[in-house]
Amino acid sequence: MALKNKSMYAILGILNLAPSTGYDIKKYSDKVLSGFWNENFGHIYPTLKMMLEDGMINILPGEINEKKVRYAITEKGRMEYEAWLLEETVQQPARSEFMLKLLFSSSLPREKVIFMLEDYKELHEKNVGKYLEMQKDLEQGNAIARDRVPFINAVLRRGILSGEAVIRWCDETIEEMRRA
Amino acid sequence: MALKNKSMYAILGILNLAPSTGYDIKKYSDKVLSGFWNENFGHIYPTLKMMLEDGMINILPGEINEKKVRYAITEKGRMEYEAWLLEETVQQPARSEFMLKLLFSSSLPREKVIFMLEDYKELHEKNVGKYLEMQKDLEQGNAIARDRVPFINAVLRRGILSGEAVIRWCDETIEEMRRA
DNA sequence: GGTTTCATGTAACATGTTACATGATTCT
DNA sequence: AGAATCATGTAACATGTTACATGAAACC
Repeated sequence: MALKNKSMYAILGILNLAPSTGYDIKKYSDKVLSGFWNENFGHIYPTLKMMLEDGMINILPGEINEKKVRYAITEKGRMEYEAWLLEETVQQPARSEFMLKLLFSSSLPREKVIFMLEDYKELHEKNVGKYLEMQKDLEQGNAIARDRVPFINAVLRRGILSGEAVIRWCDETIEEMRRA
Repeated sequence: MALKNKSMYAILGILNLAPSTGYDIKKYSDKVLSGFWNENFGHIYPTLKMMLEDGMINILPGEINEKKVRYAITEKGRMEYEAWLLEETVQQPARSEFMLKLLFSSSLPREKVIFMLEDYKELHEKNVGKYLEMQKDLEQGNAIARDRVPFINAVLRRGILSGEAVIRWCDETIEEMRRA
């Protein structure tokens, strides 16, 4: 078998919920996974092609629109996917340009640093707001399998708690910058 | 000028503190920047070469060991670096394989999910421990410019607060998984 | 009739990782 | 003497992003 990139698993996970087109996968990724995952077309389409060749997925026949290609996970794909779920996850190194900059900002005027932090805080406030919205939507229970709810909620809670921690850190650091 | 990758700025930031070899840069990156940044040799050496050609850095002459090449930031490099510090930071999309897996884990046995979360919690406990250690070292004030201390401290505080938030989230989610 | 969304895909570019090769120096 | 660390670098591979091209269908 060819390469096993992480995008493949994201795609298998999405197709395991429902057969989808490449476009659907992108939409799901942008809407639901954004915050901790991202995909782009330049990656999705070639990966789908490769997965099709490997027999992980197949094409569902006969849509209204001939241009539309809807893929479904195969038995082989599901096995690969479930093996991945059970694998140990090695954590990959993060890259935060913001933190890199901040570490090196001792020569900047303090006002500039404070401005950077306020901006960053605002961004995270917006994120937390989005997660809270999504949590409300989830409570209304829109056509989502009941057994998946605790998992979606866990992901949203993570976004909220982490975001709030960053906001508190921003406040604290802004204070510190004003004093120092 | 050629490309302006982010590694270049990390390297400029390090060289702005003190002239260093490629090896030193890697060490600094692993020790101080790890947690929010990473570099590897396969990237550092070619980038140094490119930066030398662009006149961002130069080679300090006459080391004891001829094999050792020590680079210093030039005036041009410093200007480029300071412009970067002032630039707005666009946040790049994160990719957390752990969160992706968790979202898709509704079919797994609950014990397996709890085990995953406990593992993840332990990892973050270790991280927080490391940051606390580094904070202690910082208080002892080992040859670090006084004006940089608040910035290093801010970075460490971020690591601690974020880590603690993740740990709390793990506890909460483990509880939730036991109940659901 | 015009704008937005749906839909697929490629090419060029940019970035990042791993394995390998080589050898000196320092520590135990 | 042997192991660990210092030190540089390349090649192959893997991954990821952006811009472009194309056009249908749905919405207003």
